This record gives sequence, C-alpha cells and structure tokens, in this order.
Amino acid sequence: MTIMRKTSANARAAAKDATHDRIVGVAARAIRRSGYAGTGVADIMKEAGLTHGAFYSHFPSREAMLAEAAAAACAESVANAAEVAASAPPDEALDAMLAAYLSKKHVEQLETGCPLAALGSETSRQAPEVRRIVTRHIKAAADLIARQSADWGQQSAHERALMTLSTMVGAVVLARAVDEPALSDSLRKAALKHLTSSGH
Amino acid sequence: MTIMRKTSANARAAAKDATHDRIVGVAARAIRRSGYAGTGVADIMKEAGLTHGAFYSHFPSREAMLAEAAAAACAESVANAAEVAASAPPDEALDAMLAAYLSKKHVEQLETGCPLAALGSETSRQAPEVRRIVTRHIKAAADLIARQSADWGQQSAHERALMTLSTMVGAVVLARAVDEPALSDSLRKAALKHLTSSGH
DNA sequence: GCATGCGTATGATGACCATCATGCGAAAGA
DNA sequence: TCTTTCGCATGATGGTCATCATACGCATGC
Repeated sequence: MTIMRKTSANARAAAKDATHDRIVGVAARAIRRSGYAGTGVADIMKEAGLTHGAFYSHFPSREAMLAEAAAAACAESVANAAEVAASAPPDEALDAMLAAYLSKKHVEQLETGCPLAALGSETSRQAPEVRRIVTRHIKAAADLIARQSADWGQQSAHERALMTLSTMVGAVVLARAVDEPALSDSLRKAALKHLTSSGH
Repeated sequence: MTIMRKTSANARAAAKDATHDRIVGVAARAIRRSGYAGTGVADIMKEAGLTHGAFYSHFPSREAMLAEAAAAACAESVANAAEVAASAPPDEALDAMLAAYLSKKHVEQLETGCPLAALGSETSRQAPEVRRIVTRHIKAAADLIARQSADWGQQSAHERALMTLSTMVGAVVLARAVDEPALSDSLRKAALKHLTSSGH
C-alpha cells in the first residue's frame, strides 16, 4: 500500500522508470526530427527497442507523451545553453551563447538542437499542456539571455533579451528551411553579427 | 490538337482551371492553419466543395499540391507586404511593413499570414520542390526589405535585411507559440521597437 | 439533337494510425 | 519454493490516410 514516486526502492519499478526515461529521450529527439505530427507511437517504441503494445503502460495517451518529450527537449536545451554561458568568461558569456546557437553545427543537428527552432511553428497547434511547457521554456531562455547582459539595466535587458531570442530562433528556422548553403550561412552570420556588435 | 495553356478558349477547361485555383487557394490557407503534415487530401477537397476522388485529376500527388499551395501562400504574402510598403511614404515604408508584420492582427490570423511564420520549422522536412519555393520567397522578402532601407549602402542593407527578416519571423513564431497574451505582446513589441529605432 | 469528351462522384484498396484486451515470463515476496 | 505481481509482447479494433478504377452526367461540337 506504500505509495512510491520517482525513485522506487523496488527494482522492478526502477527498471520501468529507466524504460520510461529511455522512451522520453527517444521521443525528445524524434519530435525535433519529424515534428509533432510526424511522430507516431509505433516509431518511437521501435526506436526504443520495444513494441507498440507496451506504450500505454507508460503513458495515458500519445498526447501526454508528446508533452513529456517537449519538456525533456526544452530542459536539455536550456541546460546546454546555461553550460555554454557558464564555461565562458562572464563578459563573453552572451557572445559564446550566440556563437553556439548560430553555429553551422546547430543548424545541422536539429535532432538535438533547440526545440523552439525545430518545432516553433508547430507549437501553436499543440495541446495546451505542450504550449504551457514551451512558454515556460521561452521565459527561461529569455531570462538566461537577460542575465548575461545586465549592463543595460533591468527593463531594457529583458526587452532586448526577447528580441535577441526572436532573432536567434528566426535565423535558425530560416537557415534550415533554405536549400542553398550560401544563403543559409548568410542568415546565420547576419544574425550573429548584428546581435553581437550592436551590443557594443 | 491545339495545345492550350493557362487561359483556354475552351469553357470547360476554364472551369477546370477555376476549380484548380480554388483548391489551391483553400490549400494555401489549410497548410498555414494545420501545417503540411496536418493537411489531408480529403480535408481540402471537402473545404473546396468537392469529393476526394476528383483530386487526382487536378494534381499528380498530394506532394505536388502542397508545393502549389506553398507557392500561392508565398506569392500572396510577398504581394501583400509590397502593397503595404507601396502605400506608405517612401521613408516610412519599412516601418509600415514592420508594424503590419508585427501587429497583433498578424499574430492572430495565421491562416492568411506569412507562411514563413506559419510553416517555418516544418519546411526543412518538406520535399525539395517546397524548399526551393520557400527559398525563393525568402530571397524576395529580404530584397523587399533591403530596398526600403537603401540609406545603409548595398552590402550592409542586404545583410541587415536578412537579420530583420529573421527577427520578424522569429518574433511571430514565438508570439504564436506562447500561451500568455502578455508575453505574446511583449515579444511582438520588443522586436518592433528594436527593429524600428535601431535603424537610424 | 446526338454523340463524344471530360470534370466530378462513388466506392474500393491497402497501408498506417492510436488504442486496448489478453497472455506470457520473469522477478518479488512469503 | 510457490504464488503473486507486473512489465512487456502479441494481436485485434476501428478509424483515417493517399491513391486509383470505374461510373455518371453535363457541356461542347458536329
């Protein structure tokens, strides 16, 4: 009758939790690769090394699983950005984040990159739960940016952070959409130049 | 034996062309509302007042139709922006475009708005034909922006136009994704303020 | 006016989808 | 060791999808 959550003393439950996390991890990459609409239950379970039948012992519905996957992708993405910022000199932290976000590598690796860029335009069509999670993520990302540029005063920093985030996301979205590598590079570099130099 | 294109003397063919255009028009709105992946053949035909069977006498495949729909949406969007620019005093043209693009109305009307904002992150997963069309559209939009700000010299204007476009698209994508109206407004206004004031 | 052509409708096909009922097999607890 | 539990697999269900074969009915051209 004991109610156990998260870490269970029970080895069985621990194994189930591990499987659950593995499915979520696979799904977090799948949604960025194929989009919310393009990600099916069977695909994910197969990629996780399971059969489709086991799915509903881990999630109440496909929708719930998309929400968990979105949360995982968002958490991973913000943590990654925070680490980039932390491992650079404080006065270069913002530039380091911008360089990483607007790098060719990030544009190419959509599957492990920022979910805002990979799923941005699909988000408005998702369930409320997903939108709630993404909204929290956007706030966290904007705060992280604003914190790296405290020299502009509170109000202005927050406003500027929202604009910076918009430019970052838009540039990566367009750089990925385009089918000409040269234009893709130009989009990245134009955003990078104007975001770093205009901060002078 | 006479080969007729576009406008046919034949009334039958003209009616078919009209139907074709009606389907494309419906589809151009449907893809922005529901995404590429969320737009089915049957949905579109029903919305056009036809049954699904007639579809394949108008298009060789669903994919071909998505490409035509994307082209129509892009053309409509660029024409609309050009009109906004043309009906304003030359030195206020860019600001007028920005105000319209970053308006609350545009954020709310995704079905008739900019396809880059409505479909941006889905584009990288589409057929080459769609990506080609979108690439052309991005170039046209950037050119239109650059033309309204010739005072910065050729090279700089083009680079700045790419950045401006990225910010516009990113801001609208995020403003739509978010589920808090206040944050949505902040995203729009932050982009608007920084794009218009930083221009001098 | 009659026959022909062609745009559209009906209906079928097979693939894929989310969801769930049931059964197996291994680990947990006694 | 015996029984109970439960994570996972098998397989079925009903729905939706893109695609196509066929049939109808009206407008066109003789």
